[in-house]
Amino acid sequence: MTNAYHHGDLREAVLRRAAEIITDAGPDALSLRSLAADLGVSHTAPRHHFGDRKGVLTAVATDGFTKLGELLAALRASGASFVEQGVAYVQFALEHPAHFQVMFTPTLLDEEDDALAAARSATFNELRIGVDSVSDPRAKEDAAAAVVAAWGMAHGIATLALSGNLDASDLRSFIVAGDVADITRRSASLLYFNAPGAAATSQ
Amino acid sequence: MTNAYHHGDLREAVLRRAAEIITDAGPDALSLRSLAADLGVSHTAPRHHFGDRKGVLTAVATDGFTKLGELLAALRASGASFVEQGVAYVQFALEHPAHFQVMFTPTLLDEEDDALAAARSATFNELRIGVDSVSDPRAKEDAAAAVVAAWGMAHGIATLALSGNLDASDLRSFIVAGDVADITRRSASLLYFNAPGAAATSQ
DNA sequence: AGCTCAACTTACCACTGTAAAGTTGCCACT
DNA sequence: AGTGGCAACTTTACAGTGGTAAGTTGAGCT
Repeated sequence: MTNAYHHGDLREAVLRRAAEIITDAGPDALSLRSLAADLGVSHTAPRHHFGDRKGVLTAVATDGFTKLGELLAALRASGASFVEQGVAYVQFALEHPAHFQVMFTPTLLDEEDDALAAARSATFNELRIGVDSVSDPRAKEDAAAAVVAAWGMAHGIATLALSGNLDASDLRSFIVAGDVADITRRSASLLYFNAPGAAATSQ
Repeated sequence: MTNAYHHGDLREAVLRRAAEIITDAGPDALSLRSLAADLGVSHTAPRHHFGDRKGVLTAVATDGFTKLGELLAALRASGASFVEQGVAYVQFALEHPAHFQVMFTPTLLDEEDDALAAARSATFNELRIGVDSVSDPRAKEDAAAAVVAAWGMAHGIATLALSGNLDASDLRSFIVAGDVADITRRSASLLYFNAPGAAATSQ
């Protein structure tokens, strides 16, 4: 297990350390060589488990989609509202910035990977179910717009928050409450299908 | 001007070519050396104008913020609705993918750069003015949420579209209409403050 | 006891960004 | 007209990167 030659748990160790590095300095800063050095193995050791650099990042992304999908599924099972699923989406991005960034940066990924496709598909399915659960008839009328609106807003807020744009000095006068989850909740509530009564008066 | 030694317009040439490369293969694939080779200069020539790699990308981002800010200002001057500004935001991202990506990837940028800060600030100001123009009282009540909701949705749709996630096979059954501008318009219309009558009935 | 094979290492290549020092040639000033 | 300054550019050098090929180790199976 703790053998000097056979690491024993290299795969997991690489994924863990990769997430740390990406969290600190972004995906660009991830060097397989320095990562391997951190773990005390040669720079080609990870290659055996992941093939190449893209393989490492694809594995990180797959992990991320799996975790996010499970999170959303658990929320749905607990009867949480669709708004809360959006909040969870943003919180996931903030708590797992490395995974989130890699998940949505296709140039970093091997799109041919089956495990990635499966994990992503499962997560998308949660989104679809969530939109289906919305009671407002307008969401049913234009399901595509409803999906894009909800996913877009959650994804946009997550992305902007991660890239530090919500903390930019130009906006601090607006976004006084520092809690991203709270501002997400308030923003998501502005989607028409969450405004009670709005559906009745819309044409 | 077309001197063999002094390129004459290296700065602009670098920015143009950089945008092409990034558009084709993403910011990661931008190599200053091959870029310089494309332009027929030595690999250190761009360094004189931009300092380092970050300098080149920071200049690209500054260009992008300037263009986007001018675009939004022009729309406002022409009396376009706030929804159309959102559509323009997404269209800008699709038409200038290189600029857009770099603009919102802080790890690529030199955040100390004054020109970048100024251009970004001007663009943010347009966003602020746009939200101010919204007539619905709820937008005034919670201006922060209104800004984040609108910006988030536009930014999210742009990001998802750029990363190819709106074309993912899992969603094609939903997003039948291929026109991103159209789906953006429909999605943005679902924000409560654009649904006529919604404000009157909301609590 | 011996074989097999996954896990890992060593050695190498082409390429990258950055740095320092040298060269070219335009432009302003006398 | 000549000359000095200086921005633009080149040459050379270096440390670090990802990827490949060939060799080594040692745990587990028969």
